[in-house]
Amino acid sequence: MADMAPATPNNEARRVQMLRAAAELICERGFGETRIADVAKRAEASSALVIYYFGTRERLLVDALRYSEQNFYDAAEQMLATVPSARERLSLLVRWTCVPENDGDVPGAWGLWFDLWAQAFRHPEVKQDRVELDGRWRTMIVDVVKAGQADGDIGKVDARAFALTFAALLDGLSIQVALEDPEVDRDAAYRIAMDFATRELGLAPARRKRTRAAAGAATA
Amino acid sequence: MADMAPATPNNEARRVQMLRAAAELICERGFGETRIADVAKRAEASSALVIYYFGTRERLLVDALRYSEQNFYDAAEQMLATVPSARERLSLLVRWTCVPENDGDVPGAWGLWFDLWAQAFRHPEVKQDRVELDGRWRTMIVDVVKAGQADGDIGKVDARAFALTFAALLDGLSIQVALEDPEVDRDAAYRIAMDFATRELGLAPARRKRTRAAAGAATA
DNA sequence: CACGTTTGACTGACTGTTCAATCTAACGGG
DNA sequence: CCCGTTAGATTGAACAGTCAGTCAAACGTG
Repeated sequence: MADMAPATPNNEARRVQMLRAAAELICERGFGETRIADVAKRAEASSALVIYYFGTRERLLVDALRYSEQNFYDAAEQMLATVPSARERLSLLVRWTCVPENDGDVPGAWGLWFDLWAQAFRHPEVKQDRVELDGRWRTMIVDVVKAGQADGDIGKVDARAFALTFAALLDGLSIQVALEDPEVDRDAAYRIAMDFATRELGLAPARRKRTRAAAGAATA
Repeated sequence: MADMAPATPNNEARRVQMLRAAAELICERGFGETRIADVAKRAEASSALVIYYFGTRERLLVDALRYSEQNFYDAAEQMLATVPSARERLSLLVRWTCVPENDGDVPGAWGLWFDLWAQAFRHPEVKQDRVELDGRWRTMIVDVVKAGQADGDIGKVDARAFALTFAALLDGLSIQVALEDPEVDRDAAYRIAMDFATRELGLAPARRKRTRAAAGAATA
């Protein structure tokens, strides 16, 4: 496996190019079916170069997974900042996980999560990452709740406890949606999640009858 | 790939032996890292024989996944029948998913679920299976709720809606537990799930202060 | 014998990784 | 401004190991 080239500001562009390509491929074909040659082709490089940068296939794919996860949460955090009301922010969170509006930046699609989990289950390095990222995710939820409470939109509840439950619920719903469960499609998932939050947080109910998921997609 | 030997009552024992072996291996090493030779060794057979029965590696592994899933739900259904009270039955359901008491029959462990999901995401055949099994799972929940309502233990709620949410919640929690989230271990997951059910169903709270997960593990 | 089962040995293809060689660009002194 | 040097980037081709799947032969039992 030799020594892979260290990450420098110069090669970072290439690196990212490869990580993205890898993430895409993993998403399409799955972790186990993603070949170095494919990644190389999509990143417009040679197989040898890919190894030159990542040293090993495993590292490449695992790094790609972690990279995607990172971006997914980073983007979510950024998005959140642009939305004012508690309900809208909750709505954004829910849509972010259950209604994949392709952000163009990262293929935050579902195949990635499944493979990420499968990898994390064994690879302690990935497991560690995931735990930290998930912590951040929960913190985001907590912050939304607390902000909502400060504004008087949300009643008195244990924000942390809510976050734990809500995060788990979102994960579970996203699975159903990703696996095309006939009873739990995007809309249903959105509704279930928002109903839960509404009930649990003592949130003012949705203003209009716009329970359809796509409602108010664009916030700008 | 030729023609695989058809399933007959005779060879079923061998078949199952291989399916179990495969499931174990998948659980330990992951779908992508499970070699035919390994399965063969664990099943005390030759690689050629494995192919003789399943025709192809993919079929073997996928069948193993489906087999495990089946058993998981079958066993759960059977277990449920032995428990009387609504709360106890809910508790069993929760423990069944979040607190793996190794049943010895199938390695119902989590690595399997992750790989199952990852496979289902692409393989429509697996996807179909999963949807059906999940339907059964929800029906189990619905039945528990309705029985509880008949007994007066559970208030007036939409059983189906509850089942959808609860199932998703359980999936999400099981992920955290499987991935060793420091904030959501077995006990915490159990508590979260049961609290949710209690709240949501208007269930009488746990009799004693035995919130610890292991409480009342053995039902017999 | 016939038929389902079982196997060891084989292979053919795939693919991760190595390697030696080229290419590019920056650098620095003359 | 030129050119020798250097370090990183890049590649095509070769290597080596792995492993799914084939095959023909043996086994054993009804």
